[in-house]
Amino acid sequence: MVSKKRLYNGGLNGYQAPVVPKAPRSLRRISHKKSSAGSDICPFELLATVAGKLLQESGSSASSTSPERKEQIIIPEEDVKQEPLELKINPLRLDYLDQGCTAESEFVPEPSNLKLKLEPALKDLPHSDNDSVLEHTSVMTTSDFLKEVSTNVKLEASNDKNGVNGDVCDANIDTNGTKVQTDAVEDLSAVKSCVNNCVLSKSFNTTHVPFYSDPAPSACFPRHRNNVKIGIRDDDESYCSFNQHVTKMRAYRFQSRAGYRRIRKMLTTTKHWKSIPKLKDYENSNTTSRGVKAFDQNRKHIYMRERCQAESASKRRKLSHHDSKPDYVQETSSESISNIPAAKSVTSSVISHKSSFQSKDGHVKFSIKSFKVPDLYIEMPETSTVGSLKRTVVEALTTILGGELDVGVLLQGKKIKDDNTTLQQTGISLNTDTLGFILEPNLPQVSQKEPSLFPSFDNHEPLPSSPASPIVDVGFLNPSIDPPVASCLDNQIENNQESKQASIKEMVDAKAIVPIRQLNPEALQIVPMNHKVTKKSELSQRRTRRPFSVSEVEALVEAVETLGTGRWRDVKIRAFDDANHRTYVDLKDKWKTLVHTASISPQQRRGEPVPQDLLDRVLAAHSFWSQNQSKPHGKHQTEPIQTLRPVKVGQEFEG
DNA sequence: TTTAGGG
DNA sequence: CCCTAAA
Repeated sequence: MVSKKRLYNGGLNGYQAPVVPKAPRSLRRISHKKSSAGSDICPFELLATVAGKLLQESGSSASSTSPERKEQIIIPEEDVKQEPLELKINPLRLDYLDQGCTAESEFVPEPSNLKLKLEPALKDLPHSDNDSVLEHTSVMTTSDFLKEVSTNVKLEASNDKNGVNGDVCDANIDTNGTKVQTDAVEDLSAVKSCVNNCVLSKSFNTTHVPFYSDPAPSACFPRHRNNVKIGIRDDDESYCSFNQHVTKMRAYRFQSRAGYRRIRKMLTTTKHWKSIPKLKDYENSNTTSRGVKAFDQNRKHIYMRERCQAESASKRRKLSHHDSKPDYVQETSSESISNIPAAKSVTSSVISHKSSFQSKDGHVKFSIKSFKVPDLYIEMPETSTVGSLKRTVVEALTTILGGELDVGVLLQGKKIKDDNTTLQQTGISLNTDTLGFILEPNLPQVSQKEPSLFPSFDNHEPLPSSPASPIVDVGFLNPSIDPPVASCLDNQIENNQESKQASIKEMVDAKAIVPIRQLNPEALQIVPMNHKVTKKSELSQRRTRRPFSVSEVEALVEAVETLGTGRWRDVKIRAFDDANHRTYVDLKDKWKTLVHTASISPQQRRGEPVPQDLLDRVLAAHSFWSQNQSKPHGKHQTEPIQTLRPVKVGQEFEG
């Protein structure tokens, strides 16, 4: 019996010490603290930016273009490994494909990485090189991702706006074992990204996503049957726990031809993406950029604005022209990322870009293949729900994004500091291949790496839209699409999740992206940190809320009647010895709330109603023990109890 | 580790 | 529920 102490202890830990670091014990808490987060953060912004762009593009394309649809899909790959308790997400990448995409060799999913994740769930996956289409692939859509981000961050790039209605997708996130579904249908049809942690599975309505790698740009797609292609990449990272990779792909559809899908991958690892031309169309008019390689048609031109310092983070590629239809791309899409101070800005910028997009002359086109996010470590309690995991991730991203990021522009490995220099002057227009972006934290907060812990949440919030709240499965569930199930997380699930850590690493894509940290001193400086964030994230994890049931209340009341109000440990042992999630502190707190509840009018009470008789007993016991120190008694003082019960409030216990 | 309270 | 000062 007694043995339990430990149990609870664990739960309780928090008290005294900040002890966090270690860990094992405190289940609740997350131990990691990392100070460094800062650098890592940046990547997220990139994502946001990219996503924003994609959205725009998609939207724009849709609108602008013709009927054809284009979809972009991003598929991230991830490697997830689970550790029993912790998950780490390593680098997060986003890869972004431009429309056209060409796939790069990389693209091919690697079994090793992917499989880990995918296999269980998906069998189908990849392979389809052939063409396949995967209908269900686990993917996260960027859009969703964005949504979340936007939500938190307030990025405006609303996905929806994109206009593209595209397909509806369901995104599932699988995390180690867990799968979450969100059904989101987003307009974004175009973009989807995945998060590592999770594997996202997404199904497109119509679209299939095949994995494939594209060989040559021109060749573009091996197949395009489907409208959409998805590229998945793994980078293999052997990241510990988890890696996340995100690849974005876009798919296009072409009218008749199949859509061409292009995929681009980003290599994280690799070098730069060169421009690959794809083309779908693209007519682009745009034109040319100056010197940039020949991307012709590509759609994107990026514009970089000089506005601020930063510019977009990622690179872009150029697309080649592939076909002529470009739609999808639309130049607009090009991402210009101009600055991206914050996600917000990014978004906005993106938007703006559209309009400006066209500026024709001298635009340098380039695409950003992917960017990686620095490692983020997240610890979550096992009891956390998937939803909480998601939120945590979002929160982390938000946090990151929240701060402003500066984008550093690297050309041939050198950072270009002068924001006023024109692309032409810098030579960027001519050397897009060596163009790289660095995200620099401008925020406080993060430390370089890992930094933060995120709290887990208990509940998911169901999305209104989706019938079910995101579902989480432990284990991979089908990656395929799942209808939204409304399942909630069970404790079990929560447990599983519990301590996950997600670390997102930034990957350096190619050369292009450089870890932020290095670069910015400022960021670091600034970073001093927001304690808030840091702390919060770290500590935080708030246990999942578990309202006391009537039976628990009854047991508590009974125990208190017997033991009094000053012996919570005994109460715990006596009545909740087997409820590991109820600590003596919890019982004490519950008693406190019961006393309060009993003192207020029924109308004011919330939650599951507690029978009045129990409340009466609460008041009686409270009154009784207030007068009689429970302690003195020593062992059993059941007497009072009996007295109390029958009696009303506190009348006569004694007498 | 527990208790006791404030947040 | 969390966090902590005290014990």
